[in-house]
Amino acid sequence: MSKSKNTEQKIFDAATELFLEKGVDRTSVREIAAKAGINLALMNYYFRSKENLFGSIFSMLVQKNSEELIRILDSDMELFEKIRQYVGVYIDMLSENPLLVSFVMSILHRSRERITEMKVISSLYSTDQFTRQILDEGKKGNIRRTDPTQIFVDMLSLIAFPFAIKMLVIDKNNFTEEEFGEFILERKKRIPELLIESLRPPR
Amino acid sequence: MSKSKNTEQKIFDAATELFLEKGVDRTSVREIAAKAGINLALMNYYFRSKENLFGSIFSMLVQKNSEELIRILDSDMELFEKIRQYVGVYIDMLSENPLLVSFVMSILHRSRERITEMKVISSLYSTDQFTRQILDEGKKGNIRRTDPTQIFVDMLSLIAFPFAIKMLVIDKNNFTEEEFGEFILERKKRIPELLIESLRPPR
DNA sequence: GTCTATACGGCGATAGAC
DNA sequence: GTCTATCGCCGTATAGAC
Repeated sequence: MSKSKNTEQKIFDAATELFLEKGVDRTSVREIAAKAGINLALMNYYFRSKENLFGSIFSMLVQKNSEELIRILDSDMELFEKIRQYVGVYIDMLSENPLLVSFVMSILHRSRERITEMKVISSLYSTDQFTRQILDEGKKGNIRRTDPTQIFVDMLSLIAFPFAIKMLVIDKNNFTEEEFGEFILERKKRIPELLIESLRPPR
Repeated sequence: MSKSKNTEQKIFDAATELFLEKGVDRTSVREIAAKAGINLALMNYYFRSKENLFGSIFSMLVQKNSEELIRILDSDMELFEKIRQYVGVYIDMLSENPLLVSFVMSILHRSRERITEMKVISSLYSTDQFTRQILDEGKKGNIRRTDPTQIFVDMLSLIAFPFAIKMLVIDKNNFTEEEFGEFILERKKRIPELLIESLRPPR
């Protein structure tokens, strides 16, 4: 194993941590170099620029975390079971990396210029199969609401938003980190219930 | 009317627009001065620093937009009607200023150091009366779910998150701005329905 | 109050020695 | 590959003329 690979990885890891923690704009390349324990110039030797480094990290994060979600969405699982699994896996993923929501959010905010990353995020939500499934169940009269986009946005909102306002929830309720964790854990049951109830037709 | 008041206001307005559009960190003071059509030095004459200017703007935005929401939440309106009104007013407000969610989100992300602004946001959500109401209705067996924090987070998530991922929704569905507006308009009916259905006990 | 001019430090990036 | 040194630029802030 060459030493170069180690250095590149050290830069990559340090930058990932800092970008997630403080945001890209508030992280300087000097800070990254310091945290990685390497010289500033090496930053530009391995990655051409800060922006380029950011691009690599962002792609990695999305790819790493989206694979399983896409697999669930694209499967031919029964609709309600699919919702249960999707919510569960998504929440587990965000629980392990709670900063991801804010990070993606901030990218989304500044990405009217740079479309590249948007494409990556969009790929996260390959909803074709899910959409077909909703429309199909709708036609059969098995569900009560049939707008796929609305349903998907409901689901995403209920899953992700609480992580974006984590500090607010903690502050407002005097939660410890653990209590916030329990709060989120409850939502793993709650969100599928809410969604399925909103779809299930009256008996 | 003194000319100074005009200048201060011009700086304030230009900065507000830029902060909302590009985020605080990606907006330079030179840019603000240029947009306001004034000299750079005046920026520091009226507001001591960029950070200070940001503080003023942030407080203004929160205060301006939270008053009516707090009034609704604190009123003794019947619970379901309160939910309908809160959702409606909140969505109208965000529709008029869609960038507000991303803006607040980014502040939340970088505010582990500066608690000042958190306090302002927290005041936005004075949920005491709402909480009491939920617990009360719960005791009477009038509602099926009784965790006030969960209910409030559900509501906020369904209202605000779609604005944070606006560009994604537009991109994914090939929406025009108008179509996104209609999409959001539908949610003014949809969200209260979802929430109330999730609370209403089975007959 | 408004302007010009400028100081200062930190930034991203690179040239060039080793 | 890794380092030192340095570039030019930008954001912040202030001094001082008008």
